[in-house]
Amino acid sequence: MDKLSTELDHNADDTAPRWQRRPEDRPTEILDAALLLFSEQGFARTKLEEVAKKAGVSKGTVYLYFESKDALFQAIVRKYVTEALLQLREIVRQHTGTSESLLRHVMELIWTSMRNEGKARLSRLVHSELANFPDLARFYFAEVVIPSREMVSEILTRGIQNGEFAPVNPDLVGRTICVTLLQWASNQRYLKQFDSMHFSDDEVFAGVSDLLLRGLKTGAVRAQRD
Amino acid sequence: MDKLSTELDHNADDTAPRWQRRPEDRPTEILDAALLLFSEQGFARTKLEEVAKKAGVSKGTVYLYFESKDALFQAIVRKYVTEALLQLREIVRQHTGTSESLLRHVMELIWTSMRNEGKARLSRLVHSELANFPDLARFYFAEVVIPSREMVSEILTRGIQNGEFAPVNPDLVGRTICVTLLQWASNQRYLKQFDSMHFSDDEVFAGVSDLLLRGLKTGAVRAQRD
DNA sequence: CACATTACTGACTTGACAGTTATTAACTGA
DNA sequence: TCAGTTAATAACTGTCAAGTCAGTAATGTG
Repeated sequence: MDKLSTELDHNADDTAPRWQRRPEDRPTEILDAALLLFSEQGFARTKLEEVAKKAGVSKGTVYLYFESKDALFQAIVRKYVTEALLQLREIVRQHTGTSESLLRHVMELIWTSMRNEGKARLSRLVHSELANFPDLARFYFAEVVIPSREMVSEILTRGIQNGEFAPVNPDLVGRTICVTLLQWASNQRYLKQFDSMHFSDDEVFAGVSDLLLRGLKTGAVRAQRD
Repeated sequence: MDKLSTELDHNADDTAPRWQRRPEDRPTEILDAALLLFSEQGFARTKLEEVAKKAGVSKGTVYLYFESKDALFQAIVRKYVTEALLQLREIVRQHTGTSESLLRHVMELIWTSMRNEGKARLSRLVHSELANFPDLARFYFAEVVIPSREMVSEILTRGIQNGEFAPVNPDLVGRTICVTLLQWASNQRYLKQFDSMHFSDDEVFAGVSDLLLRGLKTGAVRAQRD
């Protein structure tokens, strides 16, 4: 009665091990569980015992793979964030076409990648906790923020040189574009519940990207269309 | 040797009270201290004993004026945020002129008010902790986000009607404007230290407001300039 | 089947900190 | 000046969660 097995193997008494040794899989499972809980409840309010439970291990096991709660958090960011960025980089490398179409494409990629619940959560989590983890903040800037901005800056610079875009400051505008998209993405996921006014994801992206691109494009090019 | 007085009255043994009763001033002093510490260290990592010390009282006194640590945090937001918003409202009410100049004026106001260290800290703090305080989030949206957006929306709507602005979605763009400014303001104060690339406050404001206004203004008006 | 190895457990220790309370000292005013 | 009132203190309690460790069960090896 008091013996509860979680899964299907619940009456194979003889050859059923009480647990399995899977040192390869544990780290990933723990990281996934931690990301979910941290992003739902915040870092400080999440107990390691909960993380362990969700990952299907005991608390001690968590400490077998991660030095401390802080280290666990840093590992999450290192893993998932850089992963997302690499993906983006690859696609930019392959693209050919006008600066506007490339920029629009990159914006779409950022946006659609943020429709992934997990990534949106992570982005929000990181920005919330950044102030509490100076080491992490340094890493995050060096490995994520600056490379992203440079990527977008480069597109902008090319567009400015060939006259497609107005002569804005590419670094500043690059960062503005990234931040605006990320911010809206996390709003759409988390703050919806408190806001009486809902926009669909498509509406938001169309509105924001139009506003930004209209601001960027030169009068010359826009005159062509009219 | 071991008797330390904090202030000037440090050898007036006879008529020097060990403390004063100042029930009028305590709440404000405690709120100020708490805002400073919360925004420096985050809510969870700040101890009430530190807050008390910084406010020049004992921990017990804090509980004389605030029910709990959570209540203290909510009181901070209720006080400072609504205060800032009222100020903004008044100025909009008085303005006359084109929609563009009014919008630019409002953007300037948001921006300059965020150059105030305390307000920038508060803004960052609120957005970080919002997920952990559903009650507060509801309040913040009802009393701050929605009214702000409505204020800006109204300006945009007028500008669209009289042909100054392109027919964007005013609510969506209104929120985008607010969020972009706030986000940049808090970047300028807190994330500077991690970023190799610095922009001056003026540069940022000029760049961002130009980008947004260029995006808003109709081709017709811009064509006039060329 | 021994026997060594190591992944894993869960009860325990420890420290920290939110919140309480018994007590004291400052003020008030008759 | 001496009650009565209340602002303020500081030592205390209870709880909760991070981190530890001695032991146990799974697995690999000869």
